[in-house]
Amino acid sequence: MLDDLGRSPHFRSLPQDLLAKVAALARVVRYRAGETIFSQGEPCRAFFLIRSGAVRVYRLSPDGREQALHHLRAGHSFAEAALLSIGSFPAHAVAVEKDTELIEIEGRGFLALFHSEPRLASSMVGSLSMWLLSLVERVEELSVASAGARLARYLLKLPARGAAGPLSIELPMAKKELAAHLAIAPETLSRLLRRWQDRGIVAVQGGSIEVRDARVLEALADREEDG
Amino acid sequence: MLDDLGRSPHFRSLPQDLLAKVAALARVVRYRAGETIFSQGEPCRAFFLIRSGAVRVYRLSPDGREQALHHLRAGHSFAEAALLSIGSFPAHAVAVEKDTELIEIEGRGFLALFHSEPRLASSMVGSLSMWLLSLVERVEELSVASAGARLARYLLKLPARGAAGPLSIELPMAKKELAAHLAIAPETLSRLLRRWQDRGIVAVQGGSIEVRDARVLEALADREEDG
DNA sequence: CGGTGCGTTGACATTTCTCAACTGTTGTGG
DNA sequence: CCACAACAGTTGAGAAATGTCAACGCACCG
Repeated sequence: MLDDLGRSPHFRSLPQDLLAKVAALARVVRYRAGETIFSQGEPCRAFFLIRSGAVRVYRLSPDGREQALHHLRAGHSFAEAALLSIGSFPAHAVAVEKDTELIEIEGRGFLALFHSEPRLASSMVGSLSMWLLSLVERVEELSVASAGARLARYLLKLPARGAAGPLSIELPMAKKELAAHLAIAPETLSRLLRRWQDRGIVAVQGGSIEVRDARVLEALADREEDG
Repeated sequence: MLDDLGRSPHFRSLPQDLLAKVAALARVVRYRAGETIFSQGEPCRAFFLIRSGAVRVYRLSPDGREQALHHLRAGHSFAEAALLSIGSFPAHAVAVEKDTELIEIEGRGFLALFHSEPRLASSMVGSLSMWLLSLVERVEELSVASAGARLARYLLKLPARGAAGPLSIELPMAKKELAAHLAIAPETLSRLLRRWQDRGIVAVQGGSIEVRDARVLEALADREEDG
């Protein structure tokens, strides 16, 4: 577990002795697919680091609709900002894959350690700032980019196999969830992929997407109008 | 200037000696309305605290359109996350009011101080986290809420005079800028206010808005459909 | 004054959502 | 091993929200 913690961006630069103190507050908890990790409004009993599996963080709007905020995988952490500021969870979190293993770092103890060990803060500021910038990016994206542009940007950010010609991409989540992440209706996602496939820009095979013309895709990502 | 710094959420909990070290890196710079503070992509020479006036932070999308990210007023700070992570400005910033006074905290020196003084990090983590949560809020808003709901939420968050009956609100920026902030077209903003005025929910007089029926406005803020 | 730019209004185009139906897959219990 | 339920995904038709374009009044500033 020390290894897992040491690999997290938050703790990467932490000296061993301090890392051990953090580890003393941590335990591994395993979740089943669909199982709730925490609910919006609850006091922040811990923050979390994903060891394996995947987690969806979402909010419920007053009229009951669900908005995906993050889709996180192994190596990511979440709820640290909530713990360090307001002290209660501002969203819901559920495991989306079976055998999702989380490292839970106990909140109260961590806060105490955090206040007595300023080095802990220094090590976390960089990664928190980074996350902040990525959110700024996302705000911009949601504001100006059309559904098509958001999808194109998303696909281009995904790790791809095949350097030269067609790139091979695996969607890291179900299309329905991807649609939620991009803030579009599942039907719209389906139609976009269909249209692009008809134009020979991509080839879709379930969750596998082959990018046949990265140029055009990049153009779609850049202009606000729909593809 | 020590006072200004000490009032900032970032430095509120800082001991005097350390505050003085930060102050030694700071200088006050005055900007005229419309003057550029920094541009996207530049190395992060400093971060900023607003002493008076107002600042607009925005990005330019590849096709030249402008997306407002923040509209900040006295007491707010900006560009700290950029300095602490990527080291270059991820957006443009301009002063929007004449006599906008900024406290500029020199970047290189601050980073050095930051690394030698862990207490600095502890004092900033809380406010960074807070900001992070507000961005999460904004992502959610942009994703699920209609234009009308976003406007209603915005109005309700603004400080208002008049406790009991009709609330009196002053828009802190021009309607055109407000539209950009809400990610809607200026025409849509105009039409929404018109419609609400016709229904007796608000009374608009230039930049002054009187909320005549807060109940209805709150309902509009909660449902995703348009008012 | 005359210009510059904001705010408003109207007409129209477009994107995206909603609703509904249908298909295919997956997992479960008999 | 099959039948069935549940659900993701697709497709179509129509509706709704919002953007675009254009014209105009109006205030502010030189």
